[in-house]
Amino acid sequence: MFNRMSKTQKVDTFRGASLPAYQRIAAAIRDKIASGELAGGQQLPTELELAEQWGVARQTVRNGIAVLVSEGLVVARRPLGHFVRKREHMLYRPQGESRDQPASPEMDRFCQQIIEEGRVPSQTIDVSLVQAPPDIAERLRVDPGTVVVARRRVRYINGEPININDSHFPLDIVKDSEIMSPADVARGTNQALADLGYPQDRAIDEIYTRMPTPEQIRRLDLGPGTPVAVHYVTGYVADGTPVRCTVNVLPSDQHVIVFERKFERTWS
Amino acid sequence: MFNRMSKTQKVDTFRGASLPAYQRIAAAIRDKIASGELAGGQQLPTELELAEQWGVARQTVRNGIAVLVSEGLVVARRPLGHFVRKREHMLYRPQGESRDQPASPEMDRFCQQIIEEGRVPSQTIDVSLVQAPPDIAERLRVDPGTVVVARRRVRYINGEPININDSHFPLDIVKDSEIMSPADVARGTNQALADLGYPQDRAIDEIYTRMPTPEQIRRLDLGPGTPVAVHYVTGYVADGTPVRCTVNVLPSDQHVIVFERKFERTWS
DNA sequence: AGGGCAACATTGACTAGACAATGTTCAACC
DNA sequence: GGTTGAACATTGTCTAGTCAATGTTGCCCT
Repeated sequence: MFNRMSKTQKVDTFRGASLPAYQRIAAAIRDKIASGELAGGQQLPTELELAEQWGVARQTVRNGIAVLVSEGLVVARRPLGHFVRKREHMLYRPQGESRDQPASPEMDRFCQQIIEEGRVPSQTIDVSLVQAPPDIAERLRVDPGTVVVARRRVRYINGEPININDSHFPLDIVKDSEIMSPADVARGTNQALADLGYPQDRAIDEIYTRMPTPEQIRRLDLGPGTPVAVHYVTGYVADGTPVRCTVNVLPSDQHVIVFERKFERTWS
Repeated sequence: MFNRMSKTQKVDTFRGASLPAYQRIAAAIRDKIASGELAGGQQLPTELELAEQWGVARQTVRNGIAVLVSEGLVVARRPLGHFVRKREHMLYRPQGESRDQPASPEMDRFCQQIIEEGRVPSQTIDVSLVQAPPDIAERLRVDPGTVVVARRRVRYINGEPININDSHFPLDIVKDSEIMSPADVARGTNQALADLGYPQDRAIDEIYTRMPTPEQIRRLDLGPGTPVAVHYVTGYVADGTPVRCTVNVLPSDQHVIVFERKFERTWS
């Protein structure tokens, strides 16, 4: 077989700044997605078509598509082809969880813009005694390995897992309480904690974002190219003792994390 | 060349649940990283060594390593090999930016654990009039394309870009003010806004996480497998008019986003 | 009409090899 | 001693092909 260019692959068509072919292919498709020429849900040309169009091997096209997949722009649906991913955001509001805080008109506006209808929420709860992993131990200020109560929830919307919510409590303060029961606590675990004599006075929120572990991919049924946000909430009673450490794991492309802040009298 | 197995590639050694080879390779290395057997900064075996160890083609090893790279666990340093990435977190505290808020002892503790010494911060500022992009326009409640003031900052630590911080203001309220000058505003732009008669009363924080656009990769000099957190802050004056919309882009693996919340009298 | 089965198109996994790109290292030279 | 440059090891890019896996589609038979 003879090719017109004897082996050089950089030169073959030197438009652009001579990026590798697979990156040029990725960029071209990315641009079409950004410009709307390829809309969400629409199908890409097949690998073979693209290979022919660009005059490269199928593997090179695959490399290009792999870039887009890892960026979360494209998904493969096996025997059909590749499709532009459509993304829509879901609201995650740490401050508003099951309780009505002041919520200004601006906050209401945001929520209304995002919340949609026809959602069927459900959850699974599982309570167990576990040895505190290092991250939890550090935040609850106990030695790693100390036994704590873990209340693990996976929340679903329309049957799809939407977030992981694992709360941890020091064993001695929740022992024999309602919190130990693997059922929904109607008034909220925070209220339950307060009733036990540990009203939370303040909390610290930490948000990390990273690519998920395989375990998280499994529990949340994530596609490739989906980063997760890991949100720790550590709750303290008035004297500064931590009484709760919750880990939320949110698939990033399905959530917006929303906080509201009031500037009491710090400036103006 | 004869192989003992005539073409079947699934069976060749059927330990585990018969995942594809490249995934088994990735998992094996990932485990070694998680267990600490391969510590941060340490070098992986070369592709050829791994190919021989596992009895597969080099390309298959490459696919496995690509998984780890896209997870942000491993980086390539070209003629040397692949190395386990070392990650350290940097503090990002929306509430504490250049102003001392109450900051409880717990918050101090967190900051001390994370902040390190010997850091040389610097920044570039650039102020321009731009047509509001859709996301900004929506939050400032103006029509897209309306001219607004954009105050763009890139912050560096030890010369490395650490975050993008773009603040947007309605043109009419900051016109001819200090905010229009591309220099650091010592007392903070929020104080400057207040002095102009627009004291902010509250703000809404939205946090999205996603894989970065190529433009963000360029501006922040990101490696592969690094998601970014996009943090919008919209500030409102008492009557509910938005007067500021700031977009922060943070490379995720370099930041923790930390909030502190007080539970005024909502529960207990 | 419906259920099941076979053909099919497409992506997924893998091989064996070639050549390019690129910092590192070290020896030779000034 | 310092600089230059060549050899080198390693990853990066690409080809051309094979076979596997997997939903979809539509035909065929009941």
